[in-house]
Amino acid sequence: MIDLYRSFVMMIVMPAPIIPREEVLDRLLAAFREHGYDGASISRLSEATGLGKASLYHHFKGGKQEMAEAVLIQSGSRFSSLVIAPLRGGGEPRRRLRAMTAGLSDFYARGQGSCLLELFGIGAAGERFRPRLKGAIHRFRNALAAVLGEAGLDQAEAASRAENAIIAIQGALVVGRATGDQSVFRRTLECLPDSLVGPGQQRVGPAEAK
Amino acid sequence: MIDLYRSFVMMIVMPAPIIPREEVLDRLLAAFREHGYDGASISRLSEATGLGKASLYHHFKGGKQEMAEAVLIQSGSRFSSLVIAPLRGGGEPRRRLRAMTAGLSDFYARGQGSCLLELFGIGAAGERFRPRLKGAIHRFRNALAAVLGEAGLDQAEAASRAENAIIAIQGALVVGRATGDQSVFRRTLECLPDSLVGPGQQRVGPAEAK
DNA sequence: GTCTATAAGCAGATAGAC
DNA sequence: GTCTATCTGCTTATAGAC
Repeated sequence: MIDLYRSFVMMIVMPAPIIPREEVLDRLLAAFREHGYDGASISRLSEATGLGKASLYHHFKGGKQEMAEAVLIQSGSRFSSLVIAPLRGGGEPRRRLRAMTAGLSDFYARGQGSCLLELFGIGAAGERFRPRLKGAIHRFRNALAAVLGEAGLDQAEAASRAENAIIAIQGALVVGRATGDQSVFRRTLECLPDSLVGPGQQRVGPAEAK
Repeated sequence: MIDLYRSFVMMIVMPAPIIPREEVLDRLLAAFREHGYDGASISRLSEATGLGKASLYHHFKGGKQEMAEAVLIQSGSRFSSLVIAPLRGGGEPRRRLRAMTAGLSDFYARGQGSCLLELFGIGAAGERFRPRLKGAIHRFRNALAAVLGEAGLDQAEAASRAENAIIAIQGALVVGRATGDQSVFRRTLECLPDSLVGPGQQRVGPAEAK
């Protein structure tokens, strides 16, 4: 009887928030970023989203794995619009590269958001999500190399520099997080455009066409 | 009575392996690398070392945290001898840089060993281990910058390039792990020496003296 | 679509025999 | 210094009311 009363009250005073799915995914991502995949327990994810555990399972029947997958899908499309799309847009190459770095800054919350490879590429999560992450890296690399090609670099050089840029971005996120210094990421982004289309062979390696 | 018998047999047929502490730490590190800090349960660590759970707690009274700390301390001293020491040794700067990259290749098992920042910089582990990781990065950066200074670069430029090198190394590990491509790490190491002491301003940023 | 309550099992950690 | 056995709490996941 008392249970009945409580349920009744709850339905009146808490009229089912129903926050949009996008918002739920944002909060899940935030929780994953803070605790890592393994460290983000269902309880924490429940807290982070404001949804009860059972509600989470209602939306993501596959449990935590499905939550992470949904988060990755959303992140992927956000990455596409913030980072890849500006690369594909018209205009001067260097200008497109600047648009890309601006998008990267947004996507990674100016360096505060840790790199997704770090979060979902390790341990239990790794096996499952690595193909998706690998695909994203590949798309990024190709889009970036295409711009560098338009800027006049030969194909091998463009591919090599694109790869190095991705390495620098991910490295800056990891190092910045470890040192608690956001400026590492900011500086890395600032130098990218000039470094990418600039003269000389920086970080040139025997690029393997893949 | 049957328990008594079993214990007796065990003491005879399994005469306390007593593997050296160094070996135990190596196996713990391997387990942490495979599963991440949170994902490496005591059961798994027990399996990995061949020691029973209670034995692990006998050696590391602080539990998993102390195991990780011991692993980090061992890794730190190994990093010092494999990577930092070659930088401090005499000889031509470029030669010392080559010795460093050789040491890095060893330390990271030619790219297979994931970066420790990734393993111990996230989630529950993060708060505890970040100071240690931060210190290691700092020492590495200083040792590297000193060599670049001897090679003729001014202080700001040396500091900037040293930082970029560390970023590239960590980034290559992360990207290489995500893509399952070890060659990323190898290529990055190969290019480092030339890229570090070479001409031109690559990846030059407003280096902040810290 | 949200909740409460609960199941089943694994986590980290300890007691105590030998 | 190793083990077996065990404890407590938290984990993922589900059942079922509303």
